Amino acid sequence: MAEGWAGPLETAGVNRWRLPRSYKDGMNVPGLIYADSELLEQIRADQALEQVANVACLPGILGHSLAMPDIHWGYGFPIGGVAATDFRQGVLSPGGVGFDINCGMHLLRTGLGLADVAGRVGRIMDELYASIPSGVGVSGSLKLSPAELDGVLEQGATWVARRHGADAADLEFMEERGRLAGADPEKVSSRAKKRARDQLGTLGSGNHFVEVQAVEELFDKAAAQAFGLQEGSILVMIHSGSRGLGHQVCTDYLETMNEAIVRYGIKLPDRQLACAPAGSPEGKDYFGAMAAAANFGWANRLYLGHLARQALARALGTAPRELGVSVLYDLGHNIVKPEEHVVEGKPRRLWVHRKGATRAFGPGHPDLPAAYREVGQPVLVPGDMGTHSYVLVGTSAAMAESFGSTCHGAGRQMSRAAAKRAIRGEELHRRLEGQGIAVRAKSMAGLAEEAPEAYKDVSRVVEVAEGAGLSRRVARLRPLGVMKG
DNA sequence: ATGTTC
Repeated sequence: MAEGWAGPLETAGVNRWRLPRSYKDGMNVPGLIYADSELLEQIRADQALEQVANVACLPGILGHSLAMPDIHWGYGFPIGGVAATDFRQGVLSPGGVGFDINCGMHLLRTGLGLADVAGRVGRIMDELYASIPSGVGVSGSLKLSPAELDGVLEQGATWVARRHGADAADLEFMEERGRLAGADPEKVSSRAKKRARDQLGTLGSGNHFVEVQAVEELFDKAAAQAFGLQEGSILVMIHSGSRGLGHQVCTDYLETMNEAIVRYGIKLPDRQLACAPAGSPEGKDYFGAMAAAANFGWANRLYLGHLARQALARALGTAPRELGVSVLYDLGHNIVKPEEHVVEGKPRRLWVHRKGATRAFGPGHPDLPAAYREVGQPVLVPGDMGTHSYVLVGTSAAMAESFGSTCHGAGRQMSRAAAKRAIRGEELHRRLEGQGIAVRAKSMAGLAEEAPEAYKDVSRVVEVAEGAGLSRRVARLRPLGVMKG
């Protein structure tokens, strides 16, 4: 496997390290890594920081090539990286978004407390497992016609709200209202569309999950109140993305970009950073297709939430609307979007690539729903099975130095292959049940890959992000039931 | 992440 990374880092403040431009020929900006010394040691175990230096070589990159505390090695760009490029002179890169376009989080709050679900979590998990298709390559109950699929790709979550009666008010609590402008279904290949037509409302596999959680501890009372969180509140957290469609869009455009770098004479330290100028035909086409896949991701998560509400109601023998379920927030962590940020004192339009990183807009941002605007944007950070997840809130400091971004999860410390060798799924299943967590999993091998010990400590990651000022903890959530693909 | 190696 990969050797450790031994390159130079300079301390740059609390939980911050600078990777100087002098490290590598071609770096246009320095790297900036958010970590404490213990996380840094884990980060140095793979080549993620070499990838941070490589990303710094992208044409038109501005500020820093950023590394969140949960960074690890990925395809070309690290997972846990943020790269902003100039709106006109900069590039768009599929590797800076990742294969699962708009993979992200959907968090539902309920009117239920711990007492309401006591002794009934197993039944809830059974209903969730029965009604939400999961696993690799599975089909959902919907089969979309070409026109319907184009509707999803253009309108995202709005299409689901219109078509299936999901609460339109929920759209207000989704990043971009669940619909990214600029989506162009014509730029999505027929192969990608074929993979998508029966996958709306499916969970997928790998680290995708549905969890029933309870609020265990509040850290920020004002933000918790704004987000409607109380100790003991029951939540449903969904982690999923754009399924086979996003994967195919990424694959298709990596090929396009490999030709584009030759056509435009773009020099890169790693072919996996393949990209094209944002204003070029290739760049525009990628954005149109990426936005369409992102919209499929938002539609998918809203529909999964709709299925989860119905499952919860069935399990508890009540009507869905009596459960008091509403979307707390929904946002992606694999996406590139046009945003405005202040760079060297001046507001600028940028392309912000977040790959395994979460938008964390601070208080007062006009894109936030009115109910949250004073406190800042909710940030949803899943931990791993058997530990915790967190709700964080974005900060002004994040706006000032990380293009409004923070961490997205615990971050792997063991490869999937290594986890499968070291851990037996059945044993893990028993261990989690022994801890009082109801587990429903399609694949025992898949469960083993997602074992808690395969991940870093999410509590440390969110504390380091908070120490650096990128986000603050609002609530720690404890899993009661876990469903995995 | 992924019709888990088009």
